[in-house]
Amino acid sequence: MRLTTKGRYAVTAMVDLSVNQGRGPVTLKSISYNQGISLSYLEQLFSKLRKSSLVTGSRGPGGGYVLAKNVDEINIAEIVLSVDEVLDITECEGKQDCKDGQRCLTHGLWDELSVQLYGFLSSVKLGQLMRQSGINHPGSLGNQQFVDLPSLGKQYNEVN
Amino acid sequence: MRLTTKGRYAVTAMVDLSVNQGRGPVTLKSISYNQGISLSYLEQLFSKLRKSSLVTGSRGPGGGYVLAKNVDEINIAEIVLSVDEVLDITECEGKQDCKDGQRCLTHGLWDELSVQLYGFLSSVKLGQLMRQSGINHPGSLGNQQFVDLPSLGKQYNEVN
DNA sequence: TAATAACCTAGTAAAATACTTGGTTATTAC
DNA sequence: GTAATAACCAAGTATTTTACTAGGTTATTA
Repeated sequence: MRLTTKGRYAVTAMVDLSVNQGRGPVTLKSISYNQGISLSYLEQLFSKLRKSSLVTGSRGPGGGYVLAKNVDEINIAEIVLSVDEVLDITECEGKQDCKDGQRCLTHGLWDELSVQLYGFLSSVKLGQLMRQSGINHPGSLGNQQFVDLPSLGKQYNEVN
Repeated sequence: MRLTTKGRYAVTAMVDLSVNQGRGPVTLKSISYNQGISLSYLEQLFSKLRKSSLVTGSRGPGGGYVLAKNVDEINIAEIVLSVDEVLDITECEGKQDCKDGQRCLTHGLWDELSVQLYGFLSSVKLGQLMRQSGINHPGSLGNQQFVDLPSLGKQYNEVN
């Protein structure tokens, strides 16, 4: 289980998506503008999210992405694992037979920590994060539109 | 809160240290050999761990590192935060005044997740990880010596 | 005094991250 | 049909981080 800024980008984009999909499919262009993430990088992330069956895309005008599942059926762990590569732990099993040595001790312990971490992150649902702050999602939105301040990285072009 | 292989190296080394410090200070050379981490990389990691007051070093023959605190007073979060740089979240405050927009929404939510994650990792003590498997630490060690199988990275020279 | 081992600095190779460019395909509106 | 849209795709690059190498110095012990 790895947790870097890449996973944060993915989670951030997914929260944006879940907040805005009430108005229909959300374009990556708008997420790019809202969250300050490059469009092409988002495409790469959503390619993985799509292959993980977390989102579904529709092409053409009016197209974009929607969540493939309910916001409460998507947890943070599967978002992070979807975009992060598998962690490169060199397992002893197969190659070596370290049954009770120092090696497998710490290996197993990190795995245990990793399992616990996964358990924690999988207990947090996308819906929770979305609802945490009661603003800007369907129901409490009102007539507020997108806010135009850069945040994560560079500033990208406004969505027309 | 970031969690990469670097943090895993640090946690692994700290577990190794806590397991073996019953015999006196533990040299980085032995940790390097045991865990397959380069000596100089360990030096860099322990430089940070020392500045975070998690370990204390002693020079010369018979020297090495010991934990600066009890194994149950050191948690995983402080080990990870000690070696990982501060996470590069571009905060809105200061530069901009996004009070209730999309930006700060997701920012705050990630921060919230980060806080929860920190809470979880700080609840896991080094002593727990050490005791998880009852082998190879003072009390249950017997006459078992270091196991000589590579695990994490390359193989390094044996400790004489 | 020699061996040891922490402690320190600078540089580098490899990998991961974030982005750029330049496409194609499917869908919708006109 | 045609143009606009937006997903979808591939290849390459700049930047950053990771992990390591090399070559020291300083303090401590035998």
